[in-house]
Amino acid sequence: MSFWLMPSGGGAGVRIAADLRAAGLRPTRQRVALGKLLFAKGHRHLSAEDLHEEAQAAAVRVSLATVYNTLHQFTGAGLLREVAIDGARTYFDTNVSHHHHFFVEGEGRLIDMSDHVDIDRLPEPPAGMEVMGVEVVVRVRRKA
Amino acid sequence: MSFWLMPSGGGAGVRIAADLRAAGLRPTRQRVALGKLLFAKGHRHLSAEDLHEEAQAAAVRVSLATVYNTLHQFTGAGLLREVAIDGARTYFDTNVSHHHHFFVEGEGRLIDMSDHVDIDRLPEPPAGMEVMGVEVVVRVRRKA
DNA sequence: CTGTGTGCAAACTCTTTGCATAAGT
DNA sequence: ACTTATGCAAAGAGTTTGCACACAG
Repeated sequence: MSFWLMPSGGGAGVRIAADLRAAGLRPTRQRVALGKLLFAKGHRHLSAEDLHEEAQAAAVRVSLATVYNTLHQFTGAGLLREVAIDGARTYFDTNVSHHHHFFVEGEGRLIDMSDHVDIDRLPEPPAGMEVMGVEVVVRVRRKA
Repeated sequence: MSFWLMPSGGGAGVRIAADLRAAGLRPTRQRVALGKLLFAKGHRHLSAEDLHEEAQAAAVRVSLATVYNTLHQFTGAGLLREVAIDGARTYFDTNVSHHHHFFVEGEGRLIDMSDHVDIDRLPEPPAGMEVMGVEVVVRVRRKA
């Protein structure tokens, strides 16, 4: 009955449904569909609006509110990483592993830094604080 | 007699007026007043709203729109540095020198990293791109 | 069935803008 | 005077929320 689980042959739907279940999220039609859009094509950086547009293009009926909810739920489940860069848009990165980004000014685009960045002598955090993460953003601009 | 130089005692007003003039900005009442609030007390991180509140507390009549304008003009003049961290608020840092930040989650507060951070092996930017700057944000949280 | 998820539209926050008035030089 | 800056209120972008209906378990 669940042809929607893997209509296009990848098995991604099944995996996603299982992942969602493991995260305590019901694998609803919308969440599975968004999950497939997100995880089917390698690592991506999307805003909520991007994903909403993709969903519409893929004939998936989802409201923007649900896209936001879903992105945050996926983030909470560790399936996505939230990247806040330029104060305007929030990006969601399907690459959850530890890495950093180039941010292309003027295009509002993120590019994964595949080489890793070594940071020496990272200062001690202020007293009473614990480090949650280190984010390095290299701002780049297209050469004239 | 020198009290005629500065009505409220400091020389900051004079300095700020000169800096503004040098930057091609007319030293208006509002800009000088905001400049004094910004630069009188060492390095600070403020949002537009923060500065607007301070101005009101200091009985300086300025609209929020003017605060925004002024902050951006000061940034353009190199008097401030804009720091976009958490996607919500934009902070303006009176410390223009090259340094990085701790961002205190839950408090939306920035702390200067006084030690500097050495970054080795910073990857080459993507083809056709030039590096505009490197930003390191260490996210910290108050220990439970 | 029961409770969680979804959709819609309205609310909300932060920021920018347009235009008449005020102020600097 | 001439030009630029300011204030106000309204618009704008991105995101969140409240509530009735729909759907998964």
